[in-house]
Amino acid sequence: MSLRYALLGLLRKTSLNGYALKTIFDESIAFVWPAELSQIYRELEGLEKDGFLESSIEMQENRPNKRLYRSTEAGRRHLQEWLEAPPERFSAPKREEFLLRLFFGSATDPEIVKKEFRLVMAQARESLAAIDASTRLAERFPDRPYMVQVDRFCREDRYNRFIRKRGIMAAEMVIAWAEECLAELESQADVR
Amino acid sequence: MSLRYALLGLLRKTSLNGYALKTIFDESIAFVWPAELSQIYRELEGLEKDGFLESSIEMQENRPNKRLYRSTEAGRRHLQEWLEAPPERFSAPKREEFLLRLFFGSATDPEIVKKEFRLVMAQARESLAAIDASTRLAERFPDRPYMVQVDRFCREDRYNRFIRKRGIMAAEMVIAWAEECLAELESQADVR
DNA sequence: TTGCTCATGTAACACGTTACATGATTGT
DNA sequence: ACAATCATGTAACGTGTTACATGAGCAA
Repeated sequence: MSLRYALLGLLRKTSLNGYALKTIFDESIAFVWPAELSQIYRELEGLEKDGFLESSIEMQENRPNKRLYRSTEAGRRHLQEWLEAPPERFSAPKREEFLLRLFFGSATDPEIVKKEFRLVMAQARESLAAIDASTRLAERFPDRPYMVQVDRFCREDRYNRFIRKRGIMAAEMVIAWAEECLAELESQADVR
Repeated sequence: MSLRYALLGLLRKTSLNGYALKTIFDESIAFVWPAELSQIYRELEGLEKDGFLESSIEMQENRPNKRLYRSTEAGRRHLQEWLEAPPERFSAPKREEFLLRLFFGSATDPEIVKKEFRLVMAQARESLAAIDASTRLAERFPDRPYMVQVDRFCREDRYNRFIRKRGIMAAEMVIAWAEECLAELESQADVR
């Protein structure tokens, strides 16, 4: 259900077409909720069928026409209800490929496991760099719609800061963990 | 694809029926890779169709018969290949419901957001307790098949320890993060 | 000339969730 | 008496991924 609300959220003040929504996803929400174009198109149709969105065609010369979506009153109400009624439990992502591999890791060469730990660390460092890059981008172009704002005292920015902080802490946790595990594996104490 | 390997992994040395596999999932792998019974049954059929598993019926009196699955040579080879050929990137879970809500949190009452942060903390504490409970269980019944082993020098146990450590660190990270955010929200400095 | 951006979509597939049906046995 | 456990499955649905089709304009 959440993708619906992500779209209603982005469309609560502006009209946008599917393609533009995908761009916005990739530079902002994708960090917490990625979505493919085909999925966005499908969901937009569903939202229109349910009366939460309306669309119209914007003609263009020399490039394809756009189907612009805008929120209806019902759509805004729907979003507001979702925001005001938090669930009893949050759905948290599980299913980490590497941890499953590690679960069966004892059935293979420890050198392979070490290599995988290094890969995990590298990926965490990459995601740190990505967060950093997107923060800089936001500082340079503070006006871009729906990009992370940069204004310390604005509520919107505060929450974005929290989200970025969370990403940083998660990546740092992974790096610390992998380092610790690698250290133990490399000291090779009594492996059977 | 990963569920296939989880099943092949559990069946690499023993024969088990679907129901028993579900029980094992719930007390061990579920932490990193949960699965529903219906999904397990579906996947077992697929694995048999692909020649990685074989099954036979074990008759029972006074209770339903069991369909026992065991790995074929091809199945063991398939698992081994998966273990020995790590992917170029690991698929990491994204899509955190709470973070998406937070992204649009500025459109609602800050008191609701605070309440949600407290819920996030409570859930993280619960998962710490769950990890602790499963560790104690493993210490008391070290012989249960496929439960976390408790033998400091055994490779299997070492990897299980790494996995548990990871769960603990993740939960502690979330608690620290939520505490920090709540502190800032409660000091109420200059909210627009 | 090869490939990217803009733009919309379709189709098939993969994977995960929820609900339902059946039925004996055992524990509270 | 009611619920849980053991046991297998079907069906439908929801959600996410991948591949394909079309076609103009533009930059390396």
